Amino acid sequence: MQANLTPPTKRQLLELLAHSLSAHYADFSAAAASAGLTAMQAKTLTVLRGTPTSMRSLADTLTCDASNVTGIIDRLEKRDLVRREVSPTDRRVKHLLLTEAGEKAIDIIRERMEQVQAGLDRLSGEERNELFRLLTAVFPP
Amino acid sequence: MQANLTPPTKRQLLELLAHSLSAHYADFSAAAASAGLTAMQAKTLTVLRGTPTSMRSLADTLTCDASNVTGIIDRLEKRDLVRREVSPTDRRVKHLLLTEAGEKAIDIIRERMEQVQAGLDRLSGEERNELFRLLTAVFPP
DNA sequence: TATTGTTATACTCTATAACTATA
DNA sequence: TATAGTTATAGAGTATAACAATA
Repeated sequence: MQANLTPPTKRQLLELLAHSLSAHYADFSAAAASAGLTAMQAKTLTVLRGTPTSMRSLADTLTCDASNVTGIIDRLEKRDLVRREVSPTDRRVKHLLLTEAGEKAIDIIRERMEQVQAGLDRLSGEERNELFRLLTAVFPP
Repeated sequence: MQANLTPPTKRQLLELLAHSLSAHYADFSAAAASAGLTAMQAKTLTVLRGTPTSMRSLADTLTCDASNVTGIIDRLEKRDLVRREVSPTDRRVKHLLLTEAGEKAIDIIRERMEQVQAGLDRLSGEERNELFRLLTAVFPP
C-alpha cells in the first residue's frame, strides 16, 4: 500500500495547505451563512462555547485588537446569540455567555460543514489517527 | 512506533483542522504584512503568477463577486504590482499581468512563511508523503 | 440578448488612537 | 499607574444592484 515515491517538496506542501485552507474556509463560511452568520461570527460562537471568556481574552484568542471585539459582540448580542455580564469580582471585565440560541447555532453550523465532513469520511480510523498525529506535529497547540 | 489508540473523533479532527488552518493563515498574513500587503492581496498575486488571467476568472478563483476584484486590482495596480491589459481579441476582457515588483513580492512572502516551514521540517520524507496523501483525500483538488 | 467590467451602496472586519471606569 | 472595555476613524474585503461597452 505504501509507495516509495519521492516526498513532496516543501513548496508543494505549502500549496496544498493553501488549497486546504481555502476549501475549509469556503465550507465553514457556507455553513455559517446557512445560519445567517459571517465566518467571524461563527468562529466567535465556537470560541465562546464551554469556557467563560472576557472581552480581553476573546481578543487574544481571535488574535485581533480588543476594539474589534466590541463590534463583533455587539452584533451577536443584538441577535440574542451572546450575553455580556459584568464580573462580580472586577467591575471592569465582562463575561461573555452563549445563549441557548447561540448554542443551537453552533450545532447547525457543525452539521452543515458537508464538504469537510465528507472529506473526513473518506479516511479510515487508522488514517485519521495518522492525520491527527502529523497535523499536531506541524501545527503544535 | 504505531500505537493502537482509538482514532480521534470527527469533531476532534475538525477542531484540529480549524486550529491548523488558522495557524497557517496567521503565518501567511504575517508574511504578507512583511511585504506591506494584506492576505487577500498576497493570495491574488500568487493566483496571478504563471497563468494569464482575466478579471472574471480571477473572481472565480478567489470565489468572490466580480465587483470586489475591481477594488483589489485597483489597489495592487496603484502600487505597480499588477497591470491591466485590454485583450486584443475581446475588448471587454482585461488580462492581468504581474509586474516585476509583483513577482518579487511573491518570493519575499514565500520565504517568510517561517512558522510553517519550521513545522514541515519536523517531518521525515515519509511523513510528508503521508500528510500530502491524507490532505489530498480530505480536500480533493 | 448575454457577458465583462465598473460604479454606487451598505455592511463587516481590521488596526490605531483617544477616552472612561475601574483596579 | 495599569488594565478592561468603548468610541471614533479610516481602510480593506464582501455582496447586491444598476450600468456601459462589447460580443
